[in-house]
Amino acid sequence: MDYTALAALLFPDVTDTPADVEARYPARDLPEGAVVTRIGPSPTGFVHLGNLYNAVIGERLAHQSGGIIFLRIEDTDDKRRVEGAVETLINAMSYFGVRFDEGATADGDNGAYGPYRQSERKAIYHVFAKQLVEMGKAYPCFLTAEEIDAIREQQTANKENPGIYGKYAEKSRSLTIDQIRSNMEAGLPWVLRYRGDSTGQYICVDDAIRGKLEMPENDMDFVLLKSDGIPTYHFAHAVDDHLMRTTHVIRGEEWISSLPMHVELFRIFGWQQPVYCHTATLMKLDEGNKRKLSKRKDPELALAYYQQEGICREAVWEFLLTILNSNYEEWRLANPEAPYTEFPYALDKMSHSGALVDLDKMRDIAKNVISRMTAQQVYDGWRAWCGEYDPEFAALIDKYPERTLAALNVGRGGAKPRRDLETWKQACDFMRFWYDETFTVTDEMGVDDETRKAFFRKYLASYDHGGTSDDWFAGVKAITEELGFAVKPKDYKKNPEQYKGSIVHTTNMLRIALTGRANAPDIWEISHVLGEEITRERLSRWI
RNA sequence: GGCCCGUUGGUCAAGAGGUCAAGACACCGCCCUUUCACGGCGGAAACAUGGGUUCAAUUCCCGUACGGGUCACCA
Repeated sequence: MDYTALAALLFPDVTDTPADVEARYPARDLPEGAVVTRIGPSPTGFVHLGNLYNAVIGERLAHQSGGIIFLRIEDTDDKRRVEGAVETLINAMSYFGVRFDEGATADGDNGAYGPYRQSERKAIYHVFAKQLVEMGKAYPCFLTAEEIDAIREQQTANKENPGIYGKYAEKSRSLTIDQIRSNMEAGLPWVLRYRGDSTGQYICVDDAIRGKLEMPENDMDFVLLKSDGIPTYHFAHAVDDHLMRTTHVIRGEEWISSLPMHVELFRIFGWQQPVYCHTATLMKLDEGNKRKLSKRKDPELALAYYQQEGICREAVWEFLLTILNSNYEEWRLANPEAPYTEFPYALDKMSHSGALVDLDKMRDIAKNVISRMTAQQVYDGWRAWCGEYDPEFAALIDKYPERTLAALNVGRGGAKPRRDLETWKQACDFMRFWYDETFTVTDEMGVDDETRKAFFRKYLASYDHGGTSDDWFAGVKAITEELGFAVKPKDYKKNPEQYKGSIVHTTNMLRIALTGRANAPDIWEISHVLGEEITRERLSRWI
């Protein structure tokens, strides 16, 4: 077989040589040890936590080492392409703070190693496909879907491994160049297959996360180019990550089993194999069993879920970091104020097994993250979220910007900051009492009407808005005592029959009158942010 | 089914041939407290399993079980 002639027959339009292409994508000029990585999502319109998970690893690895991370759109499957998916993806990534140094953007490409959309790289793939044909390592295959099905059936019946390999590839492999030419002239569709002449031996492939993996060599005549001339993932991965000078391939563990194909491609081309990092799958506990998160059943798999819930991006990052790197929490405890970008991320600390997504943990992290922020930061983050997801609340914030900022400052800072806010969505609920428009009373005061009225009458009569917190509290104590309540909760606890209740009950009345519920920050501070007028108005409703 | 990966408390996890087997979240109790929250103290709670190797194994090896992945002209 004259492979050069076959290559010319198959790829009449290819004029570039591999060397031409190589010359266009020279080695990157980066410091020693710089990591170049990428995320390569396929634009299906669904962005899931796993995308972010891998992006977080890539981002940290790259930016920690003076390297770069780029975004490559893996849109080689026409059937799954969804309109607007690329924008959705880019928005989600930027919402969660992943900065790409180059790659696909909302309006075109940015960077010297593009195009960054695989659908636009067909000519490049064909150069290398042609080279493989010339080397005798690839051949056209005219097998129809029916023929392949028949082969698979036979293989299952014989308990053999399914696929096109060895004797099952004979029919296609042995086609003469004349037969191929006449098939092509007859317009028969063909795919380009790799000639998997393996010896079946085991090879070691390095995986940065798991160490050395031992796997059988590739013996499959896998597809390089589909009948539309677009490459499969395997071929595109090898060509792209070589030309784009990727040093670390970060992807889910579902790719481990195709590693032998990838390793073989890098070897046959004589390319430097990237470092592979196969990450564990995110799991979920379901009826006592761990299982892979499912798109259909688990809303928390979608990144959009976290956006909608208003879990701030630092919290999602920190959560991911805690499951990605075992010593992250330790580091956070030791460095409570440091930004997460200062955490030295290490691949060898990665977990091998699938982590469960624990929403409780994420919420706890989110509370901590928000409690560490300044009031202004909370304001900005919350306002931005409302702008997108709760326009009514956004309008309220805009109507009372000063009050909102002051309100967010209550209980903030100091050694023991309050942790009232966990998500932006929850903030809309928690902050309701600061605005007359959303203020409602939900909790019970738990005292009889007479006592209540007496209390508020006395309170309002002696209320001095200008006093200090201590003055105010002295006044509360006085009224508490007058009405027969214990000033010290302990006294009441010891002799409950001697009192109507304790100061816990009286302050609770105030709290509920002012905020509508029993869980709220300091009463004195609240009334001073609300102002005398609103304070008096809310209290007088109870007389 | 073949091949591959994995298995420490409810969850995330540290750990190493000899430890009383860390820590965090969640849970429970107590304390502090003008509510809630915070904080403090304490509690319950784990090395899947059977064989080896070894003076010693949860840690190394083999098998089993269980969970997961993959076997496409999808990525």
